[in-house]
Amino acid sequence: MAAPKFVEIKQHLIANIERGVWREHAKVPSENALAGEFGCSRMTARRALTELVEQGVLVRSQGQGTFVASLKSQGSMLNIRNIADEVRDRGHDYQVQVLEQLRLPADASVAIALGVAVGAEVGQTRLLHSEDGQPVQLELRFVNLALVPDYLEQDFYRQTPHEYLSQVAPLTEAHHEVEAVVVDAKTASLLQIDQGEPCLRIHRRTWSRSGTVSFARLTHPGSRYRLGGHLVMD
Amino acid sequence: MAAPKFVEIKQHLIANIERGVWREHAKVPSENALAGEFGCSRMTARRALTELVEQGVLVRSQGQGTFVASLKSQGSMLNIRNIADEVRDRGHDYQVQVLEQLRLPADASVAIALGVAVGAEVGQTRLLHSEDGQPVQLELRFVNLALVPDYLEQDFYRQTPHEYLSQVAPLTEAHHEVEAVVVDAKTASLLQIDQGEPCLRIHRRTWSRSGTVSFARLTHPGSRYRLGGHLVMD
DNA sequence: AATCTTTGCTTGTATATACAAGTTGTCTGT
DNA sequence: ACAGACAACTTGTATATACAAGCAAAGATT
Repeated sequence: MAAPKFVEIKQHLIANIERGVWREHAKVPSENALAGEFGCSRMTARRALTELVEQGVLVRSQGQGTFVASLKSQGSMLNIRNIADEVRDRGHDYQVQVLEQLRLPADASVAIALGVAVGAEVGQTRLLHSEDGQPVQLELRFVNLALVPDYLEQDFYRQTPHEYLSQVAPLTEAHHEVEAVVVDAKTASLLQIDQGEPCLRIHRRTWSRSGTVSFARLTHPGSRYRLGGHLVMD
Repeated sequence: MAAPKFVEIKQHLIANIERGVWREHAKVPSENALAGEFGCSRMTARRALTELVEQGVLVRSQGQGTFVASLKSQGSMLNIRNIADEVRDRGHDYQVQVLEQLRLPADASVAIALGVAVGAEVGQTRLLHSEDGQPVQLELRFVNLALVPDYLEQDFYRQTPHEYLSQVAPLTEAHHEVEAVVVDAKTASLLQIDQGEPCLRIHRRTWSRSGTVSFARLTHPGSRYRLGGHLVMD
């Protein structure tokens, strides 16, 4: 099934930027020009541009035009990385415990997060990821089984949910939020921390072409984990 | 001059959420209902809702409706944003207290962070940023006075350090790390939180063409602030 | 040569309309 | 009581059109 027209336009623009057709501060075609080129309305072209402005890829000014912004994302915080790869890239040993792997009907909050109906069956997995024997992440994840019907059949001792999902429903989009929390006693025990110890909690929603695939809640002990990112303007 | 209609609608919705008319996960009026209520087109109402979704205030699902997301403040991880602009974009009032603004020789950790010699003079500023009267960020910043000699002459009640630095030493690069911490009693008091409450701490180093300009340590109450980001892959 | 006006382009805001797709509730038939 | 169909509601995508506001270039005037 074809992507919406505004998504095609976005992808075209991003491709041109990444290929170096337009460099930093270059002017991109106007709304009218893109409408002509793609055979669509100016409002549809405008939506593509507007979303790229929201994402920091473009900047625009009334009367002047639309230009390539200079900021590029780099670094692990800014990309969706596989926790196993992160740990191994640090030269450490990665271990995982699969705590839970089951099918259940979505409650209201899961349904909203995944964009499915309340009661729709979703896959729920809970994994404890460790680095050199010490827990660094408790991963609670809900997956849309309509899009990934074999999710629960996987052996997550052999590959992480992220690895599997990257194969069967490659990411096109992710949204995440990071907050500082104090966790409940059970979570503290799993992570092998004192209960008052602060944790980083990352809520991450990911999409593939077919829709919202996964909603994950990742909890990291504050003492053992930090997120990093490096932005370069070129 | 009146604000655009879509902005009025946004402000109305935000006001209702803040007043507690709608709590977390409450359903908000549909596009059609808002169009009727505000005497505008569905597309105008839709724009207001869409922007609030982009800002993380609302979440929506086709066929189900639009719901209130978490009420916590959000910062962007993908862009280096000015805290004053973040607060104002949420439709809130921004306040600042300048707690400290002085010149001092760099100790070892500051020297390393800024890439200057130990003992080199740096500018140190400490500001408390608030949103609608509530502290959301304690900013401790060290600035390389060799690159920004007039930094300490600025009035940071009138413009934030970020605004000033953007003018005189535009960013070319930034590195930041996010962690969850428990702060000391003094910081807890400044942020108006209990001492055991977790905080997000962002360490941010920024460069301009001439070198390392600034090192900032930003502390946010976990209960009032979260970072968000949206990535698109192709 | 300088200045002003006009024109053409751009983005910004807005409305009306249409159809697609998803969800939920109601009604009917078994 | 249950299942299926249908209606009504929702959000999602799209087009056409119109006017506002900002900017820059070209042309006219001094």
